[in-house]
Amino acid sequence: MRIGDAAAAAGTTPRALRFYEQRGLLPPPTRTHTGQRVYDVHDVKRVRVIRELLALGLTVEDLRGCADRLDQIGTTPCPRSPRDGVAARRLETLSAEIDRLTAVRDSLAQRMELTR
Amino acid sequence: MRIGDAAAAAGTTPRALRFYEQRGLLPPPTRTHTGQRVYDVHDVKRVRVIRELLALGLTVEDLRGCADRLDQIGTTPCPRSPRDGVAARRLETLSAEIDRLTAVRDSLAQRMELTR
DNA sequence: CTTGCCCCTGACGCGCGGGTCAAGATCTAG
DNA sequence: CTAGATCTTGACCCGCGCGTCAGGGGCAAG
Repeated sequence: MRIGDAAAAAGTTPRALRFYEQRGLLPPPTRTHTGQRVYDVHDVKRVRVIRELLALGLTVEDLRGCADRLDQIGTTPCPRSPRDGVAARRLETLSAEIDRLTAVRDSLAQRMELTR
Repeated sequence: MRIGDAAAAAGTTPRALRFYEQRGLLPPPTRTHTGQRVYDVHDVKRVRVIRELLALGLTVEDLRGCADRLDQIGTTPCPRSPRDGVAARRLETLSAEIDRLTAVRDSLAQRMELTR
């Protein structure tokens, strides 16, 4: 399948696929003799995994660090970088951000109460 | 006082003060005959209020909408736009964002558990 | 053959709150 | 009087995950 269909099958756009390839998240796909990219089901699955991990807040940079393991991840695990857990660090920054936003929300709410 | 001192007194930089002025959050200050901006304590207070509200997640655009009331805000209230509460809307998006991040965190945590 | 959609690469745009550099004028301490 | 800090305006830069042209070629149908 060509890039448009592959992108649609993975729930994204051709532009995103080229972008992932350029950033090293997708291996350079095979090409037709005229230079058009050709993908298979396997690639589409990989893109799905990428999108899922991005939606969890990991960055493209994070994923490039474990690009070689992206296929094995499939349904269950989380990405681990050579020495440490990328996902673990993301979990920490997530918690920190939640705490910060909660504090901000509370102080804003308090301000609003004062005006009543 | 000139811009450098005013900025320091408000806990920010000259660049930020010019930026707020350009975006309509600060009134054009008086100038010396050579064109240098001159601020007083009143202005510094206003900048403090601006910074506080920005830290609460309101945007420069939000504040421009109630620029005329920024001085009266001082210590207690929250900004209200002509028809509706800017702060109230920010409170909603804050809550939504907190919920979203919490969901993301939980699903990431769940993934990590599966790998053990 | 032509129409019309798809694909290619490369480059710029976005939002947002300023940071940073440039080139010059001005202020102030010694 | 001079050096050095501070001021002026204007313009470009940042991150980040793509969107959106621009200018060109491919591909199946009528």
